Amino acid sequence: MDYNFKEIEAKWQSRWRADKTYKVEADPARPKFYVLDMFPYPSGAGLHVGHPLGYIASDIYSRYKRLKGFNVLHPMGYDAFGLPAEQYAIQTGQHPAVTTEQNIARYREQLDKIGFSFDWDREVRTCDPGYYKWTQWAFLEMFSHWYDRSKQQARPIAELVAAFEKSGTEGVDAACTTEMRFTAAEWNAKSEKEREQILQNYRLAFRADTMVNWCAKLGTVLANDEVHDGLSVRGGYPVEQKRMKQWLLRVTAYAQRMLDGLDRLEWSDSLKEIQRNWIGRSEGAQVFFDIQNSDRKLEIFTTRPDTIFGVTFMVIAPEHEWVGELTTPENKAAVEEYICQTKKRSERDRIADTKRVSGTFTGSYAINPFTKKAIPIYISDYVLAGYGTGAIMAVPAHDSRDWAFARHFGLEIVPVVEGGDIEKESYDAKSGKVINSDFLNGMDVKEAIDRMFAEVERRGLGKKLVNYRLRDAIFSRQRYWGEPFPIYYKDDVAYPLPEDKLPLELPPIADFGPTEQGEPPLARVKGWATPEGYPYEYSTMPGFAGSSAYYLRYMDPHNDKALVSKEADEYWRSVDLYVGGIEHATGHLMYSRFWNMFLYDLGAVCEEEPFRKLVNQGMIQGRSNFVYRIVGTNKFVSLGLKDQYDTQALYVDVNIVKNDLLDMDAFRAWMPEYKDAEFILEDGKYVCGWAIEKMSKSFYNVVNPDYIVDNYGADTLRMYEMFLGPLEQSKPWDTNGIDGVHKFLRRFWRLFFDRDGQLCVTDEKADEKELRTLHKTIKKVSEDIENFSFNTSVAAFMICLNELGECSKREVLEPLTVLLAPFAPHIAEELWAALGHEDSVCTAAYPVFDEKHLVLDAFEYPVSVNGKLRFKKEYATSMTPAEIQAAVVGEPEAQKWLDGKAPKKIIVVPGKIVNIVI
RNA sequence: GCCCAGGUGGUGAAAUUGGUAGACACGCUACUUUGAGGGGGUAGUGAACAAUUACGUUCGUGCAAGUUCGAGUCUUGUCCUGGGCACCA
Repeated sequence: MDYNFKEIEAKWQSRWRADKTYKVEADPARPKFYVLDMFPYPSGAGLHVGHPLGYIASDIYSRYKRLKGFNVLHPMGYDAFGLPAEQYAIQTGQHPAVTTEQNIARYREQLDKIGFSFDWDREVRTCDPGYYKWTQWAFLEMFSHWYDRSKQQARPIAELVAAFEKSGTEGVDAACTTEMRFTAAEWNAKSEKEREQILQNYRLAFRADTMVNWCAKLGTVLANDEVHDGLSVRGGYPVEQKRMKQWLLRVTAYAQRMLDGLDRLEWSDSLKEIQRNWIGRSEGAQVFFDIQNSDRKLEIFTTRPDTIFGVTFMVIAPEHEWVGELTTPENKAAVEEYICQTKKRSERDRIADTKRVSGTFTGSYAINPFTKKAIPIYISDYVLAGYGTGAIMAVPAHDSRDWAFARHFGLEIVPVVEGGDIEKESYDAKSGKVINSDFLNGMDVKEAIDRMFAEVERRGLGKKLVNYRLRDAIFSRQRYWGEPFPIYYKDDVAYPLPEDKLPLELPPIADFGPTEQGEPPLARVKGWATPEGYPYEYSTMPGFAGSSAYYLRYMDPHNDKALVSKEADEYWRSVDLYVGGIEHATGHLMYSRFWNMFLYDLGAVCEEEPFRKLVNQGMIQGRSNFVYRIVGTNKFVSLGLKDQYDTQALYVDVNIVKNDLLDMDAFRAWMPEYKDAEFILEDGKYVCGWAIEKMSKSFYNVVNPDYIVDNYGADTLRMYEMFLGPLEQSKPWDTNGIDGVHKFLRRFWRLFFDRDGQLCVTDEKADEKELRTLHKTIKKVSEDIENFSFNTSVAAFMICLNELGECSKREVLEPLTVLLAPFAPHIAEELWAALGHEDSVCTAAYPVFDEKHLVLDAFEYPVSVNGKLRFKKEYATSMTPAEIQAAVVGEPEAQKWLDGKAPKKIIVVPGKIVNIVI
């Protein structure tokens, strides 16, 4: 009986399902461990070999933790709402609910074949009403809360209303869209509609008229993380800036907490760095500049207050709200013309030619508060409306953009820091001695900055301030396939649906396009309104809404009273290990942290951070193969000979190429046009060229895991994906090499069964060498799993087998089978049963990881002379360094080098090396 | 421009964190076994020079310096590759 992986894998997979082997329940008597994968978006293309990489790693870790006695929560589900399903629906007319259902079925089939230990009883789908009820619930909670900056906590909106009624904005330190100031009397005099408009300035989920990313092609607005280089991440369509009334989440309120929280997380440095950059904290000063002939003061933000003496002009964004007011009649035409031009330029153009200098003078002047000189105010699109105050003080001597602007418009350039040559370029470095700056003269830049902070505050010109690059998340999408907002409108005022009306279910629809008036698809639905006839919101929520708290729902997936019960939350707490791609760094991983912090403020969850440890698996790229056709013929030349002919490289399906050698019969059968192909061979073989590219159908380099499972088995696939290289690293898939892993499993099998298929395991005592190999392997493999170094643990298994040779002793094979189970669970189950066990090896209480490791009694020391290896000698591990020193000098090999002289020094590193210095 | 990660054989990669560089695997070469195979086994495989006396010598982890008895690992500079941010004031 040979290793029949097909039969074995089918058998154990069905048994696991029937026995619910991986079902898990909260059990306060046992320690918990929560291992989570980023749940997939079920696309129509199905899984390729790269998708399961992270799932395999987390599955090995889960199984390992289970064997160590932990109660492991390891769930899986689907991120099922979103754009691609809807785009597909528009093209084909099929309802996204139908295609999503089909795709999920296919995903499940593919996942099941790989033998994961998911508890499928806990599956969640973001498009299930029972699930998105809690997405809507969380939104309503955000709607009815504001952020108290002094308490650093979300608070009920009723508290804020009470404060306004009592004393207006006095004493209120709230996160808001724009700073407001009013008295209790003013508040109390306002109408309900006016009050609601003010409250929108404070709610954590709010509706505002702001600049948004509008993607015409997708027909919807997008959040900042969904836009890259002026193009939509999904689809790559142009995105423009547009002022629209949209729903937003006030994630900026949590900027500082999200930044601080990073220090406590076990995430990779690069991931933390991406989030830090995205939050973009910068410390600086807010300064008010007087405007000539006006009571107004122009507010700016600067990180270089030390350069104020060098401010020779000011610039405001074209969208700045005072543009009209600051523009003098004689400049009105030019300014309007400029604003008009700016509007025409797309976001992408604006990014593309950042070197182009443009702008125009408003006609107004501000007063430099330190030099008291009048300085002109310009408008230019190099100043962004969305960052800081949308206005800057320009220091042409020490900022390259200001310098270019000043040169272009012939403005004065006054150096205030020594160093550099301002005739050629600005001197931007934050170091040097301050000059031309009155009381700052002679100071170092850093010193001058601190002095200026104090001076600005003392003179009442402004104060020290922290600014963030992070923006509030645009939360509405003008699309159909998403969660409906539990919001209705009365006189254009948004009202929340009462909680007992949730979920507000997505109505069926036949036409997924926008209406003729450009309204979202839900506007087509007759009666999309409350029973009283008040219309519901037509937009739906974005993709990240449903994925922001799914990890909580897995803890208690069937609860219809709460997102998660207190007991379940307090037992499972948060995710101990999260495995997924780094592409979610500025999206999902930001939103989840925000969402979780908000729920934490509410008291709905007991941990502030959702993902304690996070591992980013690398991307699996494709490895494309090429054949070389002689131009104008149907003859194909092998790689080594192609330069002798005029050839054209053509993609060939990687599945008919093995070790870069083409299966010529398969090639002729592959496509009709190659039916009569002729080959010019090297040594009787056709060698293909190759390249590393994205895995994609158009490159014919997609490898389907089903194909690998059919030909080699799931256990081989699992181990080979791990063997491919370090988990975090991106690497190309290369089926060459899979034989090595497959061969290992067959060899292991053969230690249990002889040629006739008879079990040949003996009860003979293992010798010391065998035990040493076994214990070394157990130690190495468990350490490697803890460190997520799965490639080296697979290698450790192979080394173990090489060392064991023909050893078929139960004493050795039994623990090895358990050790192998996390990696290759199917074969391990089969062998475990063959050894006479009735329980499942996946849940076996076999103390393999508690084995005492044999202590080596002697160590072979490499002995080097002056750092160069000269000979090797064995010394007992019990010897002290001094004893080894004495012994090594006495060795004849050492005497040969010493030549009768005494050594200068002997360095002994116990268990490692001896070095004689002459 | 700023920030982060990484450069090791023909290939994927190891290296106990300063201690025998290239484990393990693929590929390749030779031999062997089988009626045959994507079969089993054995040996060799970083480079150069040696090799009937030698199981040997030298070089070698992108490049250039430095610290050290000893550097893939630490320090400085530099060059590439990948990623993030970017008229962010």
